[in-house]
Amino acid sequence: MGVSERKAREKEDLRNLILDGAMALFAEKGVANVTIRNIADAVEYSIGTVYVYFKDKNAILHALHTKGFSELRSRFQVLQHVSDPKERLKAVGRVYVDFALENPNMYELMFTVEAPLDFVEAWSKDEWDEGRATFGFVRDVVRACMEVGHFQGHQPEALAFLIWSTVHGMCSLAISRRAKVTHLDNPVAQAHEEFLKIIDVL
Amino acid sequence: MGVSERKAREKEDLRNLILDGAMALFAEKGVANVTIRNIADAVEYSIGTVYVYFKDKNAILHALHTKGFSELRSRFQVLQHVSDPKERLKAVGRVYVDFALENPNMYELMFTVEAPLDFVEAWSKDEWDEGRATFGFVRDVVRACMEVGHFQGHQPEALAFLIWSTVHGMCSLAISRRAKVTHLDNPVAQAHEEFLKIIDVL
DNA sequence: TTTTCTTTTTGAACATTGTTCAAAAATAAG
DNA sequence: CTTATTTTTGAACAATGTTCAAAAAGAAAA
Repeated sequence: MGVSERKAREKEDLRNLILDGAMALFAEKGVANVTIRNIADAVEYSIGTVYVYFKDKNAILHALHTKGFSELRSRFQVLQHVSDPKERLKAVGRVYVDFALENPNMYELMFTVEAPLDFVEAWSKDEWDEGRATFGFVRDVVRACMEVGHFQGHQPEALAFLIWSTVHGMCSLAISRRAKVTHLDNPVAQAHEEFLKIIDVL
Repeated sequence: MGVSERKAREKEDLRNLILDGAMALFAEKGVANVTIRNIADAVEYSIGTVYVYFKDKNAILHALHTKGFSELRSRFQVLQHVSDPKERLKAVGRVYVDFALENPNMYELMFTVEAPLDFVEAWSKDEWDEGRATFGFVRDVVRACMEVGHFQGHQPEALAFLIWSTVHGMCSLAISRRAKVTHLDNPVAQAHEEFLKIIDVL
């Protein structure tokens, strides 16, 4: 009786259909401007069905959030083959910025959306491996840099967080439109250049 | 007939009462979790009255937003008397971080809340002097540093934005709870130390 | 004071949101 | 074909931002 397996597959399919629809809508209109009804319409199912597959709106956000981190991590993974640690660090920065600016709404969901309590609890547990692994990548690259003599006098974990903060800060201010107060044509690109200069001399 | 003046004063008073009530509620429960009805209850007026004094919820956010920038700018102003440019820059950073961590909800409103269109338009116009002046302060300090020979080979405007990004990034990740993925006891404080080390050698 | 006019305040009412749940429709098993 | 199970539905609820005609309060005029 392959029936139950087929059903399980169909269930998984619909779940993904809803998720993809939600993702497309988020990317188009921003996380805050998408309603459950929008999502239901997009996938041509009723509101109720959405609630069968996801406990509530947060569950959808959570699922997409996790997907986003998978994507980012897999982009990082590709950089493993960059052998020089400092070059690898720079590449990580570039990939990070590109990801953020290509997917501003996803980025916002991942790094700034006010975390509902469920989220926060998930982080404390091991459920947020995805996020931890992503930062872990940065930490490892920084460590590797230090092993070949860079960043002397610095504390690796704190420096890794500082570097993350720097790159995140640029993206965050650009996405939230606050970077407009500068007189720069392309704030992120230009600040990124300054960033690379500094990394180079450390 | 001082009647109209008294009335104008009373009107101003009620406006501020609403604003203060809203600010207190935001600080307590976060921007997203405060309703107009909450605010009306807090000041013991009806919903309708709130709408007489503010066009909509955004107008309240906008007013508080501006207030926040005034506060931050006035904290910066005090630092004018720090004569050494680099020390002044470091002081600006400290003040910025302190402000952010002391008033996380206000900080969020100022730097991350998805800007309703009215906001964005206001920025383009001269209405957002407050915000511009605040960044202007950072720009000026960076320029002053360069005039005495620091930060050679850097572009002042871009570097100023980079520095802002760095400090903002730490605060933003801390406030949004994302900094928890690090293994640091006090991510912001520890990253801030690394930041100062770097500033020192540039 | 009493009457008229103006200003301020009110809260019922509307549209839209997230969410629930009993019932209908579709599918599978007997 | 009948019964049982699973899936889907959309009406209904509470809470939100917002509007607006009407009530209440206050000022001016008589």
